[in-house]
Amino acid sequence: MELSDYVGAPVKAFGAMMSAAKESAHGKRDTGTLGKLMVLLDLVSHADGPMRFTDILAVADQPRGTVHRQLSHLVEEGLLEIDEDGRYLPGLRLLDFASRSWGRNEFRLVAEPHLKALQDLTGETVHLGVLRGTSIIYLDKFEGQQPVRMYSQIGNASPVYCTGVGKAALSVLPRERVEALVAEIAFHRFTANTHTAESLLAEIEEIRKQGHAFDREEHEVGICCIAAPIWSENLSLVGGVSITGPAYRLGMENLSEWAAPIRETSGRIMEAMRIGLGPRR
Amino acid sequence: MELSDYVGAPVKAFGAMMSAAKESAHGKRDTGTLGKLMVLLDLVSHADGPMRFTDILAVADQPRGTVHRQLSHLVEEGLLEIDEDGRYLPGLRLLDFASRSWGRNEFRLVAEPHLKALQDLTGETVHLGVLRGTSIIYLDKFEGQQPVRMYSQIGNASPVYCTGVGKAALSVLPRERVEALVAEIAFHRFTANTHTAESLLAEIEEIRKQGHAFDREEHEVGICCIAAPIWSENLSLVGGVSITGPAYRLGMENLSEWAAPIRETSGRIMEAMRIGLGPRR
DNA sequence: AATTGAGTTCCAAATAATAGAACAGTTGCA
DNA sequence: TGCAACTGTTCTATTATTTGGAACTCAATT
Repeated sequence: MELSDYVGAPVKAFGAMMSAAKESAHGKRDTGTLGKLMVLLDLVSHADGPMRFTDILAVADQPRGTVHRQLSHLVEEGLLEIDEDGRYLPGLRLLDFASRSWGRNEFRLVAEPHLKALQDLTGETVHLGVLRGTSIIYLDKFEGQQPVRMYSQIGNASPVYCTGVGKAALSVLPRERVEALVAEIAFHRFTANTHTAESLLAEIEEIRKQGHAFDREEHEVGICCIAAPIWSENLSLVGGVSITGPAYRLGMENLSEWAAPIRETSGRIMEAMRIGLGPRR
Repeated sequence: MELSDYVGAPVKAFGAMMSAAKESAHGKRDTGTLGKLMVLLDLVSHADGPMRFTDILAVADQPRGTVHRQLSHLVEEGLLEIDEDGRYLPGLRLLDFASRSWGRNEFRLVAEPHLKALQDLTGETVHLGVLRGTSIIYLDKFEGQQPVRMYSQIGNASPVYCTGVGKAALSVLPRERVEALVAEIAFHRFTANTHTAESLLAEIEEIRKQGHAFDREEHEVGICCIAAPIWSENLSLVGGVSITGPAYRLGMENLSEWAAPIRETSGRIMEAMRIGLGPRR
């Protein structure tokens, strides 16, 4: 299990995250000092506000002096920052790293025109996401109206089990790999419709047959989506594209109408990948 | 000197960066193991393409075994990724960290409506940037046309000496602090108009009197801008807002017309900060 | 078959991180 | 005011990780 698998889990679930990480059957990550620092960076950047030293210390499960030095190093490198009240925040240097990661991501570049086309066709919000560990990371987003907020969502990591893209992505993986991933997940009930391990595995089977997945307000109340998977031949890249919208307008019936277009889009993106990325260079 | 000061320097200048870091009169950063790992992360994410192990090894100035383990750790944590050809790329986990850093940045949130208003008024592209070390990190961007590319630019770190926002920001710092910063910069000649240490210091004096700064194609040929500084009382936050455009349309004469509006905007943002961020909470 | 190049693994020695306590500065409260 | 609790910082012997260098594997070339 990798730490990144936790990315996007709600702050509330920290205890569970931490203990699960320790008890993981896959054994502890062996990233030495870096791993310990990343736990702190994760903690602070996923909190929903600035954290005081004591708050961090309380969940860090390490001696005071140690936590203090670790935080100092992170701050000195610009990965964290301290506000006027001495509280810790994610640092802006992270933005620079990320903009470069995003700017030259080939998958995103290849998919871009097809996402735009799908947005034009449907008028609804279109997302592109990729599977990383047990999370979906959103790589791009095209909205109908004026740019309500650029950046919003993009980069966010969401749990695989309660997003359309996530479930679509799982559906193209071999069954044993899905089961291995599901075993790593700490399920958290976001809404009344959020999956459990069992119901998720059952739905994956359905999606395998259908070729597309739905999100029936499983992550956020009032938000639905339909998604289709995207995968490379050797499964080194697994992700998906989705059409998202408010439940009052995009109910299941309406969403189903987009099944054909969204699957065409995912097909075109996969075709473009085979050309663009090539089998070998 | 902090490593983040180098963010945004061109890849070509690596040798200079590395040696300058070592020889820095301010002494070495003391971030232990983390610092060494960040050098590699910086290296890979600022390269203009995927890097092979050997390429990294060549510039890393460390033994093979060491570099190999360091890269492995970074990959295992998701900060770097390896493509099918075994080359190293910035990892997508960085996106998640960044989106959270960006999403709750107070400065950006406070400035947003005023940037939008300036964009509406001028029809030109508006940027918001903040000073970090000897770089300007762009926090937000509003474009005239349809969202040509969201995310683009946002997060990018550019050298302080060849951007309008950078020079505007420097102009509000006390003279000795400017000189200290300038002493740390490894100047790189991007265009024929790019500043040297001397010409930069001279222009800062001008900007101090004027209250606004220009970029006369100093970073990129064909791109000009006018910028006004934004600063908090205790200078814990120093940045600026700019109007950017192509030189053929936005020459110096045309840019000068925006001097009043852009200074009004920066003024309004500073006012909003005093209310929003408050003197104390 | 021999050579070069790229990447990986190993282990004693060097170095950095750790744990724990002591210290200092603030705040709250009687 | 004085005392206690809280918050953050600093110090040092001990411990664990990182380091550096070499040896090793695997492919591609000659």
